[in-house]
Amino acid sequence: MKKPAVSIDHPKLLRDAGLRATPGRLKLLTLLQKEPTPVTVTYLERKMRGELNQVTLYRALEALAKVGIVSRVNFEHDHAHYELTVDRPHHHHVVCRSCGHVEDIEVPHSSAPEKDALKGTKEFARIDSYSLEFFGACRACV
Amino acid sequence: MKKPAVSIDHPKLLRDAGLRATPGRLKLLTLLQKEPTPVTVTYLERKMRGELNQVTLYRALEALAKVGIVSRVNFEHDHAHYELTVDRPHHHHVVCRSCGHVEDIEVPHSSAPEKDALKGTKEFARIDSYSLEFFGACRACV
DNA sequence: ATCCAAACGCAAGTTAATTGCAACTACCCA
DNA sequence: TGGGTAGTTGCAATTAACTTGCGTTTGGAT
Repeated sequence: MKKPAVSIDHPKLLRDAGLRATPGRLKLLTLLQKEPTPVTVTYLERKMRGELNQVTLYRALEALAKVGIVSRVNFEHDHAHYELTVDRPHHHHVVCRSCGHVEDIEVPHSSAPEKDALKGTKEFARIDSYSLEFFGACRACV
Repeated sequence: MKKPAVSIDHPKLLRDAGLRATPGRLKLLTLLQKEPTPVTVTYLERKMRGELNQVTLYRALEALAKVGIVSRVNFEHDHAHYELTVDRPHHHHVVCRSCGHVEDIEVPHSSAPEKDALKGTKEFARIDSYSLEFFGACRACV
């Protein structure tokens, strides 16, 4: 018996978040699901060629990020990266400073760092999220 | 007996790093030393008005960052922030998503996270640095 | 005092991302 | 199942952050 590929019901995912399931967004989700690591908007634009205008792509990503379906990842470049967050464990990234290669890593936290951070602040009422990215050199670049 | 203000020898700091001590850079360092949290380039530009061209400011910050005197901090905005790194303990930031307010925090790490990260990666030979920033809401904005 | 690579200022250019607006369509509901 | 409408799209123009090229100035070593 063949194990069925895990498939996410994209239209439902969108509608549950209060967004419309348009062809462009569905294709975008399918595309993002294939990417193991965060990708640039330019990369997505190329892959979507003809099927989604650049501006609409930006707006779609913004809308998806707001409801938590994707997340905008901040490497130390001058453009944003996006990755799917649904159906994936929380993780961090290592970025190669010379070639830009990205690897996902699981960092086992004995305690959630945002809890400690909240204790350490005087001026904040709430901490919603944090970003933890590592920078170094990959084996191919040393 | 008056406690003397801690003063850093800026010309020496620059020359030891192989950079020239120009009036613009000295004023920039004095300015940065007064800022408790990272500031934008635009802010610095206003403060330096007339004394350092915008392009030169960008180049100065780049040069200072390369030798580790300042560091470029990556909040989730579309522009960079810079802070002085010399003479200051390693720390992280909490950023308010609604007003942009920033607070420094000390996060006590029992173990350095970059060590764990290196263990967790298969493709990387070296991890040089990491960034850890927290996002939430400050008391004034809740 | 002299020299030259580093640093500077100006003008123009590049790139990521945003805005305004008219046309379109997903999908709710009769 | 056929509208009505708010959410979505595409186009053109624009903004903001940052960079590049190049001729001129200058810090600081000799």
